[in-house]
Amino acid sequence: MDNLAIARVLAEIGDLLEIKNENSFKIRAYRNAADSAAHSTQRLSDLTAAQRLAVPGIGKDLSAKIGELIETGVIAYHQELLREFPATILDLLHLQGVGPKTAALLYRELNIKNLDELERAIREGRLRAVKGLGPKKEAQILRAISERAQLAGRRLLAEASDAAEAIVFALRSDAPEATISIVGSLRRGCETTGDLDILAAGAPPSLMAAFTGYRLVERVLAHGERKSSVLLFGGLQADLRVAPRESLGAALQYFTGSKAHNIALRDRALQRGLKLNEYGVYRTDDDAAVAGADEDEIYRALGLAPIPPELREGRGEIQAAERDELPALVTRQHLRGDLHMHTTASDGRADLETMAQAALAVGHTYIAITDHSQSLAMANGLDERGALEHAARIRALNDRLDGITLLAGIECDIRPDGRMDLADDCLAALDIVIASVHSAFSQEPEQMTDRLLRALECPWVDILAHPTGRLLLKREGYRYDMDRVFDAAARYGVAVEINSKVDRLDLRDTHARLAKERGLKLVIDSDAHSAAGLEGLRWGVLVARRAWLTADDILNTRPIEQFRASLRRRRNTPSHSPTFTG
DNA sequence: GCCGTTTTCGGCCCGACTGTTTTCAGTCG
Repeated sequence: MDNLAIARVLAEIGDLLEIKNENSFKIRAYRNAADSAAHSTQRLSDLTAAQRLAVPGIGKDLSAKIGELIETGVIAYHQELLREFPATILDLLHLQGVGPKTAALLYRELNIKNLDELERAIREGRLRAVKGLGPKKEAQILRAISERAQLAGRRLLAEASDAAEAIVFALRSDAPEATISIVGSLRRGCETTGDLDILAAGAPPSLMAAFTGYRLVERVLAHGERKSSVLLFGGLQADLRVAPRESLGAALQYFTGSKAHNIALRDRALQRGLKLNEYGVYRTDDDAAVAGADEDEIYRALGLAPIPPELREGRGEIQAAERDELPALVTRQHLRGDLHMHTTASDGRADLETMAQAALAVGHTYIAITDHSQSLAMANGLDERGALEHAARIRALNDRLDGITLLAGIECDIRPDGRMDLADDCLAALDIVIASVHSAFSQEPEQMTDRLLRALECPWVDILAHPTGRLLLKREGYRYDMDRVFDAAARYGVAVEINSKVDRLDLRDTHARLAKERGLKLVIDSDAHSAAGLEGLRWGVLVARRAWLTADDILNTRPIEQFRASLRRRRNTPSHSPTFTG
């Protein structure tokens, strides 16, 4: 049983308890544990009951319940709750305007158990007969039901960022004197997002109307002086908060989140005789303001080093800030090269020279050209001869270009049995080899683990590319024993990739952090299939930052000679490199 | 249900907006 499956059950218990109107802190405990399970880099099913206690948010009781789930497949307590409330009632909670109280009320008063029954009850006029519900609520719920599919979708970070930046741009023209910022999960660099959060400080009252009247607004969900919510065409929700200028820092902090981070921070404030809200830090005894305008000052007022937004996930950042041990996170400016890109030689849209010139233009001092290998027929993959001819062209161009070094590489498929898709002597004759899985994604975990371990044994594999193969919002990654594979990669000196393509971001943050803990080095690559694709590194950098990585953890922050020396082929065979004779 | 550098008991974050009200509960972030 994987962590996500465990997290789902715990979260569902939380939802059911909420409908049951249980103690809110108990509900939070289940949700915290669910979140903790979902983000843990350890497989909970591999841990003993005692080891599970070390996982934050899991105590004696939940450790036992998780153990029960792993061993029997169910938690009796969960089953009991499901006897009180049908599981389908939880669908009601996802409707805008329906929370646990309303869901319970609907079930109790009208025996409504699912969306269909709810819709029918409204159409038959039965809802407004319930005390506390009225015609407005009916209309709101009906709309929510019809838009449910549309609203359910989360969006990729890049898409949501574009939409948010367009809104900020429009608002700035309406209120040039205001400070307008993107906050929320976008500012933290989360890989997908459900809504856009925007903060304006020092803005005139007219800004709210400009926001609700923005050209892409389909419907206004809420409209107040300080807070408004809108639904954009296409289904994204956007929220605008307006804060006094003297509260800019506190508002930035508050609306950036995450929720877990903020709760911990406010708890810390209380322990120090302070109160933290979106307006500032105040002394509890006399309400005197201690900080507010500057975000860094909020953290300092609480005895903490300022914490970068990407780390604010409640994963140890507050303890690290307290000890002044926050990592100096890698930045886009640290990157000197890019080791994964395609040209028209396989499935890229730009030719070799165009890609090289584009790389020069974005400031790279080295790149690797890594077209696909033969198995990927639909991507026009190269066989040995094709790969070597391509390498010759890359080297010829390299001789002509100043200011950038081109490495002749390949993105070599790892075949289902773990063999590499091209012969060893061909791989040896290249400057760099990145290996990746593009087929047979659904192998059993044991088989996939063996496959990857075998691939890593090939001495010419330098980098394991997009190591889980996931596609965000589309496909889960393939499953394997990551600990064993990472340990083998560390032993061989193989680096793992953070692939910056917006629908991959693979490795993800928690896995990249695990890789570092396992002693691995990483690279951040664009996997560009066009000149414009080279710009994508910014997204991979966000992932690396969320993984607590520094420039030292990332090989392509190094100058070219140091970079090449750190590749596995150089580390393991310092004195000679075989040449291809066939 | 979790958690502990004042605690193994008694805490556990906070404010804005809406819709139903007759002074406020529910939802949301």
